[in-house]
Amino acid sequence: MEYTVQKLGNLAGISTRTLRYYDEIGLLKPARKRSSGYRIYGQQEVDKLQQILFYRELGMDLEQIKNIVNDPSFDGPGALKEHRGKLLAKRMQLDLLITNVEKTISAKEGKSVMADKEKFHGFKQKLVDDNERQYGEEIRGKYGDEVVDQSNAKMLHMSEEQYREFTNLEQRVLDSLADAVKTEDPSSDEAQRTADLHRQWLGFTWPSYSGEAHMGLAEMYVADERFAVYYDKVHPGAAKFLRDAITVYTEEK
Amino acid sequence: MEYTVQKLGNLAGISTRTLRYYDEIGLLKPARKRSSGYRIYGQQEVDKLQQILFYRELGMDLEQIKNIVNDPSFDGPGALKEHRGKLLAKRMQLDLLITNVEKTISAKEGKSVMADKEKFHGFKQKLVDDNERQYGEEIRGKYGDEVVDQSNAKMLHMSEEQYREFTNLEQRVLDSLADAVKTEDPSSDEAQRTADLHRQWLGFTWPSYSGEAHMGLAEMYVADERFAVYYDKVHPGAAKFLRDAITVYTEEK
DNA sequence: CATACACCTTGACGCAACGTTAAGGTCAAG
DNA sequence: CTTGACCTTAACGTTGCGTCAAGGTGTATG
Repeated sequence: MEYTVQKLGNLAGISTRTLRYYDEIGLLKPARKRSSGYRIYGQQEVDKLQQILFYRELGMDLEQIKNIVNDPSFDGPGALKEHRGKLLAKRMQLDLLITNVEKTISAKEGKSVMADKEKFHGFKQKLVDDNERQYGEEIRGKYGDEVVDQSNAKMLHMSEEQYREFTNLEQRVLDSLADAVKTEDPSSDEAQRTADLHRQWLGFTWPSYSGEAHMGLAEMYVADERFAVYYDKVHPGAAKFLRDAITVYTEEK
Repeated sequence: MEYTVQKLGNLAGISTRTLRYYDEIGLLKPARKRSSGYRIYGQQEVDKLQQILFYRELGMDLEQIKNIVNDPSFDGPGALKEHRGKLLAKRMQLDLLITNVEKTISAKEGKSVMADKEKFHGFKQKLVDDNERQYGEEIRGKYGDEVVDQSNAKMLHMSEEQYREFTNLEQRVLDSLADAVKTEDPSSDEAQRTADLHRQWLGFTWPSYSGEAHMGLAEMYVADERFAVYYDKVHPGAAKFLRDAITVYTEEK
């Protein structure tokens, strides 16, 4: 069976423009072209397009997809895991945004214009502080703060005591990680203890635990620079080490 | 105090390009320009920039922000709520994607190439089906299915039996909650039984129990729409009712 | 065979929010 | 007067197409 752009487009539920674009960027080239220049696609192209659309539905960008479908030796699962890490990072971002938006909404409803002033007052103060220090450099620290704020926000409904336990555990994860890194072995006792502490720490904020989710989060620590930096400040490469340790940890269960 | 682009950029932690761009699109114009063409910003502009950056951090697009900061009569809270709606929708989308990516990963790890064929076979079949029917229409039904798949996949890594117990208990919590809500009294027997079931349900995923944590989680059910929606589908206001019930439950211990 | 009409082609601009050169003026210090 | 830091406008690049525009092709019908 042979298809022109429109036929294939209808079959796959995409526009002809999309097909031409895929041709243009070398993602999916037609089997051949007629003398008139018409693109003709065959069965192989249909199959390939299915793969492309499949990965596209997973939200991967076309460049990545090109690698996967054009090169059979390419590390598809690896790319997928990396992709998952990015998605998880995005979701954290979103959660953070939503939390802040909701805080803003309730603040506004509470005090209307007054709330405005207060909020911006705090914000402005922060700007001024940043200005009075040397500009730049401490950007990383700022990121760290945001992460902390985020955690705080999520914990907003925790008791004081719980919160102390929580931060305490967080510190123990970092300390343990510092020790574990030295072993250079993600399956070492220290590393596994770290992974376990990390799991406990998760328990504070996650309504349910799954090894898969735990691993996904660990990948995010590597994929998202904010987290990578947070753990790497313990030791260069600590984020990756933690991920590897958690990988071992979850696989052994 | 007067600022040039760079000074203001440093103050606010943004690039000079961004400031020029904001000028270009009429979002933030400098107080004046010197004869040389240099942009000069004053205190008012600093204040306005703060507002802009504040809303930007909430993920709003510049067009929306322009409305809010340039027109005091504009419905800011309304825009925020609409924005929140968009963010929540995005998160659902993301959750769907993540679920699908994880399904794909575990399928790949299971059967490698074979899994590939099956998956694409199903996908291809779908394409053909869609083609043979009138294109389009049943999109809503498809969404529903995916949401269901998502829930299942989240639990995917429990043992079969565990999973059955777990979902069973989950259902009992919901059933019990439905009854309890009718009493309109969080301290009623039914409500307290619900709280207790919920506690048991927690036992599946939490390494240890504490009343404080239990209450914290209950608060989250109200604060986080994902959970609120989940419980409210039993009955409007069920999430809040559950929280109140748990509050009583933990305080009586 | 002519004509209409659906379908094909290659450009090329537009979108969001800037990053990034490029080419060239301006300002304060030495 | 000369540096060198800082400013300007202009314009392309990014991602994945949607949307014209101008013009060639295929085929069914009068």
